[in-house]
Amino acid sequence: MSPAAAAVSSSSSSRWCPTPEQLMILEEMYRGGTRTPNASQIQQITAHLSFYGKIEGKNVFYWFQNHKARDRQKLRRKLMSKQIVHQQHVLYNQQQQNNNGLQNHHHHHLHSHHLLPQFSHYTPGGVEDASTPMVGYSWNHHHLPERCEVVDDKPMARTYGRDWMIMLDLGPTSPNSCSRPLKTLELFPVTATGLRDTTSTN
Amino acid sequence: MSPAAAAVSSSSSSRWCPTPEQLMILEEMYRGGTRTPNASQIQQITAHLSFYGKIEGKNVFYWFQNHKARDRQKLRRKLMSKQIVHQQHVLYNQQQQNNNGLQNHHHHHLHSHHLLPQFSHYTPGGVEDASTPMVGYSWNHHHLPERCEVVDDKPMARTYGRDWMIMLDLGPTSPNSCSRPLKTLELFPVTATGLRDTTSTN
DNA sequence: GCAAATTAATGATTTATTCAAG
DNA sequence: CTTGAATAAATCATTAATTTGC
Repeated sequence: MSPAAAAVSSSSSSRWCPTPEQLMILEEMYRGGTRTPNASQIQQITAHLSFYGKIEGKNVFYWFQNHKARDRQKLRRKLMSKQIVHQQHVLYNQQQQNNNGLQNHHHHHLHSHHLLPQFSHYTPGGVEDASTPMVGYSWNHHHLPERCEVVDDKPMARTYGRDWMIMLDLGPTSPNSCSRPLKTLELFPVTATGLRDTTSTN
Repeated sequence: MSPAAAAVSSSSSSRWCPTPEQLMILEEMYRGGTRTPNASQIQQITAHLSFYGKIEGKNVFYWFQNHKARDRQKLRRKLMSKQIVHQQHVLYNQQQQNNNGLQNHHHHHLHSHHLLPQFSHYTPGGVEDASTPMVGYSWNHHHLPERCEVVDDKPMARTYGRDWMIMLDLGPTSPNSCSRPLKTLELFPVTATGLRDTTSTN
């Protein structure tokens, strides 16, 4: 198994394949608390990881996105199983009561969304992220705040998880100059015959 | 932090405010069939619209995204109301039958997911898009294929709805050179003290 | 041992939902 | 309330593990 052969040239795989070092670093950062790096952070991470192999900014972006999501998913599944156990327990008790012939009318107001966090469109009325603290686990408070140099913890306007694609946008928004729509715009029918829906090709 | 550096003058609004001309053009294109423009298309559109006012690529991206989504949402609501009417009709009939004392056991196999497309996590096991056809209404077949000139309907590798942010990425992935992690990487503890989760600032 | 077939992981996109400015 | 902006969930698609018959 020598997949690394011809790493650069042929078989440019259609998707990024992280090297062990890259993966290690990413996981280390994730473990350290990084979850949704912003534009500049992604830039730095990408530059750093590019030392160990081919990588792009979007790879870093997607990696954190997926890792966070699947972590949550894992936790959710765990919770769900616990809740199912609880539910079964409750059902068992109810059945026992039925068998004992006790007909009290309390039934505890067990809302279904408490028993089935399967979807849980994140905390319906709360701030998102926190990924886990809503569950009651700690984890969000051991993020090694040592070396609290000013770094870039400042608000920085908005964090804009995806603005890195904006920052890198070659300025179409130049407020001055750009007097004309350039030459490529002549290709623009505006009646939109050419720009078909790209999703139709999926 | 005055995001756009007071581009025009004062009140650098924190979010893009489309001019009437821009809106007109966008809606025209949408009406023409454009739904998920790819990178180069967004570039061209942005360049074109920048003639009428300040605009960025992400604005175009988000505009199509939101417009498409809210169109679907509108349709879904319409459908839902129709379905609710149908449901009420069915319930009414059932009640009538009950009132009439007729106890036939047919009840028509009315699956709940046909009666309650409220969430409709799109067809659970099917191909996505088509937005609504799972309900049984047409709608996905009247997409004005008129003027089917060859234009650029070609596969174009993959359409990649969001790769425009990749194309613009300044090459961190240069396979050669880039022998060192650059100087900015010294700021990288990898132990992730500085790169806190940016969502915590939201 | 070793490919073809199958399944599990995970990178990449699209869609749904939510937040917040005006 | 409308809608730009952002994020999370669901899904698609490709690659790596793993199994299976030979």
